[in-house]
Amino acid sequence: MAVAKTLTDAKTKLLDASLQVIRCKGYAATSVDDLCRAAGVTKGAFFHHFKSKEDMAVASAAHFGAMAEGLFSHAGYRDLADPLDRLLGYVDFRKSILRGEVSHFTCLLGTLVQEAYETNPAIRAACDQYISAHAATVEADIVEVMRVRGMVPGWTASSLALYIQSVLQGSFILAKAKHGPAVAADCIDHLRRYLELLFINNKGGLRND
Amino acid sequence: MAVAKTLTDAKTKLLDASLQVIRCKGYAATSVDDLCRAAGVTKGAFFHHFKSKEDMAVASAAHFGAMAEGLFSHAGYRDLADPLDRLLGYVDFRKSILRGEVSHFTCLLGTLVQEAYETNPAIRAACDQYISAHAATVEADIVEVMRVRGMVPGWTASSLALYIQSVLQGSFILAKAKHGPAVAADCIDHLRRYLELLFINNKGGLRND
DNA sequence: AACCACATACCAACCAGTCGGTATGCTGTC
DNA sequence: GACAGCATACCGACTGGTTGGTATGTGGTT
Repeated sequence: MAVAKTLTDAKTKLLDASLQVIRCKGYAATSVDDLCRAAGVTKGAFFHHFKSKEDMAVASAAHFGAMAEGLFSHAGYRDLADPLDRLLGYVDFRKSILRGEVSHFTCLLGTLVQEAYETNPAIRAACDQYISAHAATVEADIVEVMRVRGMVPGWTASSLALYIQSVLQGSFILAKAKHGPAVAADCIDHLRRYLELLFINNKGGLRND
Repeated sequence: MAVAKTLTDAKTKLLDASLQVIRCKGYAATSVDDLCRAAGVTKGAFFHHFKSKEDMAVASAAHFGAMAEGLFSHAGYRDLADPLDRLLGYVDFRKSILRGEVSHFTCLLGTLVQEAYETNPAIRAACDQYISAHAATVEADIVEVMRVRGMVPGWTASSLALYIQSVLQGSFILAKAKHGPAVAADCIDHLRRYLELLFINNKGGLRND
């Protein structure tokens, strides 16, 4: 009859805290002590679970990826039958979660990779992996839209999925610069308009540029 | 007949060096000693010209803004008569400069603001200022396109100009994640397609969504 | 008694920023 | 045109605090 000693263990508390602290201060400016303080654990616990700060950042990226995967896979728009409704539903959902503090709705992976892409190959690879995995879920719906409509456009589903991510990542940067979500919401409106033009208003259907 | 003692003074060497070093390693991970080493000056010179590391970052943002202003105001597409040609010329130019090392074509302002938006108000404000100033130059051409075509769309020139910046900033993040400019070029292709759909292919012309 | 999950104490390296000092101008006065 | 008076530009050793990381201890579970 093992009773849980703590409600959550130190590793989970550190990973949860890292999402907030790193998104707020950035990776390099976040010290191990900052993380421990935010998580309410000691430095001993930190280095018991992670062999270095870098190792922790890689785990944090994975933790964020898992959280995002859960968030999007259980969102309501996923149940829509039409793939275009799912794609536009994704964009609308991304817009709807732009609320509150900037550090609460921005992407840890984008933040991390900006700081670590040249100096820290392991972190860069982890960010690439989880960003690409997320883009792949969007790509699947795009492929389906194209198939249903018999489209053979001058662009690939993969490139459009990455484009969507680039708009989102860029909108987070502008939200940080302007200290609020309004500008990001406007960007997502333009993104939605592009998708509508590509898949709805563009009567020609087949293009070859 | 005063002969220049040095070809460039310490302040200019520090500002030039900061563009490369900060874009490569990030702001927090760049030490004052890193900057001095890269610029070939001493720490004494650094603190003679800048009262703190933060003060230097603000100056660096201004230096980057001035460099960009020079680059874009003298680019060939500026001489085109048609505002839509200038707008698309801008996008094509942004694509054409995606060459070589990632740290050479990415935006210092986007990098800086990601790290400093919560912790450093002065840096955040400087980044916002120079990003917005650049977007305003693009907005001027958009306004002109709309005027020439008598468009009254459901979006503003300002929001479209910021959207263009968000795509560019986001494409830099993906370029960092994937360690090369190819993905960024693909994003700019999608951006160009959106502008073409808005201003050329969208025969309706006037929309109100 | 072995092991796991942490806690405490500590360290060497590094950090931003300081300070006393030097070299080299400029500017006004005689 | 010589020289005082002062500002600007720069040097590099130094400091106190912080950093990532380590070594060792401890209490509960098996």
